[in-house]
Amino acid sequence: MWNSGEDDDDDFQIPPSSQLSIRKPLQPTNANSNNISHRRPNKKPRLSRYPGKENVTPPPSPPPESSSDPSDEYGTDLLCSSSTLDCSSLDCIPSSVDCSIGDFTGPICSLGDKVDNNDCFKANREGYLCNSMEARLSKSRIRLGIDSGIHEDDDESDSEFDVLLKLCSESEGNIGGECSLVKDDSIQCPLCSMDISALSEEQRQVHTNKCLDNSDNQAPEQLQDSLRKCEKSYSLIEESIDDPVQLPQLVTDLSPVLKWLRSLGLAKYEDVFIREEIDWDTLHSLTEEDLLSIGITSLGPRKKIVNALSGLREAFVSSSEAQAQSNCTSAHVTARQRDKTTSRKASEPKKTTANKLITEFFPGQATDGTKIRKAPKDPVAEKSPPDSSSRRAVRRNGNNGKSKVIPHWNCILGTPFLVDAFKYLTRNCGHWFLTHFHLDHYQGLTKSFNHGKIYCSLVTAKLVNMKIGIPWERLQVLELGQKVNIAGVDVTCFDANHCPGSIMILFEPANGKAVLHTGDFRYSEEMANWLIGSHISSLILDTTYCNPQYDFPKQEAVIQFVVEAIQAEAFNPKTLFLIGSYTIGKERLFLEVARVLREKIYINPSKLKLFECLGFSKEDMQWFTVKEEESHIHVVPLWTLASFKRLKHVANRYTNRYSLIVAFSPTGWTSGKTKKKSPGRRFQLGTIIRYEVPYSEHSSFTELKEFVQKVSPEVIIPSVNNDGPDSAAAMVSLLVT
DNA sequence: GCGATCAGAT
DNA sequence: CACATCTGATCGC
Repeated sequence: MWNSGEDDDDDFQIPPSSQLSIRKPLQPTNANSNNISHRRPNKKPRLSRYPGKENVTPPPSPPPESSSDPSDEYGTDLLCSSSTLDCSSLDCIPSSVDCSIGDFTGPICSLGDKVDNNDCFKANREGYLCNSMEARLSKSRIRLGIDSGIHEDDDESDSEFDVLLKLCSESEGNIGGECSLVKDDSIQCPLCSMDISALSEEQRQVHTNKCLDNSDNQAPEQLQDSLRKCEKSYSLIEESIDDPVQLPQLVTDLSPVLKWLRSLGLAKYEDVFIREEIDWDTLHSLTEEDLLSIGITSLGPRKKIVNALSGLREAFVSSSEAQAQSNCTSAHVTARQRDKTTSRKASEPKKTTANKLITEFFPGQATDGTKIRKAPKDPVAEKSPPDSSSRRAVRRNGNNGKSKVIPHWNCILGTPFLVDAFKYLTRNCGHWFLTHFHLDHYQGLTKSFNHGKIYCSLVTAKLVNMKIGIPWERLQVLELGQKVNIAGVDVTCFDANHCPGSIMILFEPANGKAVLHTGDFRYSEEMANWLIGSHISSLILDTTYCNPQYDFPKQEAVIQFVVEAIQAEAFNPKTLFLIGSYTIGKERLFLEVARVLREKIYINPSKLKLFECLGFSKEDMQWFTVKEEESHIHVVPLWTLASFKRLKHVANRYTNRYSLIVAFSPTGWTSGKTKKKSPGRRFQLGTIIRYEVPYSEHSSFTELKEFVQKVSPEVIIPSVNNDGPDSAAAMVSLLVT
């Protein structure tokens, strides 16, 4: 089972001294009690968790944008776009005002709708998993060189070709696909079966090469059989290849593979594929590991191939299914053979075009899990060339790609409201709620939005106005803790403790069935207090970490870990500390670091401007500087810390000033799966140290459970399905046990 | 040409 | 693994 999480602070650990060149071990206690402003004080109303949130007075308009560099040295986008912040017309809803808007045309989503939960979730979140190469590949890990199909009918475990391929993959260092046959302790030439055990590696190569040279006419039956099999396998492909590639004499026809490689713009790896004799069938079973082992060491090309391969496999599966449903009954063709044939037809490259989207090679494979493929039967579309992309299919539906099924978690039952659903813009809704300003929640929202009003917190409204250019007339600010009536529905929002401006929203429609939408949230004890007296019928819950394996420390413990790690290393003035952050999010981490260490923290000018807009207090703002030289603690985008390669890039820029880099990646995933709960994991490459610290702005499983028990809803609707809707449902059920 | 959108990558 | 984001390709105005 999972840890209760109540002992978070007790099991806090400092970084091992051996890892941090600490001069003196630090105590995990409140040794710095005079500085521990990050410790949560006695319970008190916490509406101002993020500064400025409680301040509903519109800030003065900033001066017009001056010309500015589009990014800082860490690659951060300039936050303030050409649209200037103008809060002068900011429209806060007084709690007593009825905000009904006339364009409501009725409920948009109700339980009665024929919307399958699974489809909703697939359409929205599962794409991540769908696109996860590792997840897909792990299901079909097959050893390099052993084709899963060709020998399906063979009773012998080691058919000739099988052995041949196996040996080719085993004979490391053999250039050109030379083979040696290993059975028991003796080594035979695969071509003439002569025992060549006594020969040196070099001599064996010479021998087999000789045999190869003669193989056209003199190859032993063993090899000839193999060759015949291969030729048979590829005969279908050959028909469509207009420019067969000249291949080495040995074994299979690799031309489809080479064609395919070229179509990916990876012709430079032809040699590798030829050398490894990777044929079309073997290709399907390659894993990323295999690619690495055969010498494709560059990440980009490797990923590209892995991606394309998963497309191939999908094509294989779908065509197999299609074939199974057809009336094709060939007495002498096995089902497996049919599948293989179909798969080749479906997935073989037809055109050689560099830089085409992978989807263009595999038509009909919608990758986003939506119902797009069930588009109306359009004979033209059906006859469209195989390289038409799935995206084009989206556009063909004539609704600008927005006619997707709206997931349940975006709909508020009994109301005409949608939450975080800008991907599904529809005229049927005039009331759009935005829980917080993170891309995956406001995706689809553009400055041309004209579908009604957007309801959100003041901070979010400012960001939406500043970053997207939504005019203030379209924005309605919701004050924390104040009930307002919108279109006949009582609406109250609360601090979601996720990122600045994040809110959870309580909807109380006239039917008495209250819905609480948490948005993304990190549980805090006072949340339950806010909801006292409200009977929650449906709880739309942020289930990002809804799995017992995710149990991470309180933010305070992680902050202290970071603080102490920095303290331990700070004696070296040539150390640069990097802390990762998003556009918004993780602010508390580095603000507390600054407060506790009483050191300014460098942020880029655009982030400073953002913080000013968010309404950070003067007291808070004093801890930030935009002058690099004033601080050796820098806030950088999280993805800058994602790889040592990027960190190395940073290091190179500061060669003269810093000799050591210590980076902190705050992410909740640090404590997932097999990882035990700990305040940080440490990685080091030379003079670069990277900590993954479990600083999460989502609730842990323990916290979710506590929250659900206190809210005690009748129904829970998960908003995130990391492992698919079924799994999400199963995990949610754990919350109430 | 540019904004919107999407898939894929990090 | 992918919290949230960036990048490049494509489409439509």
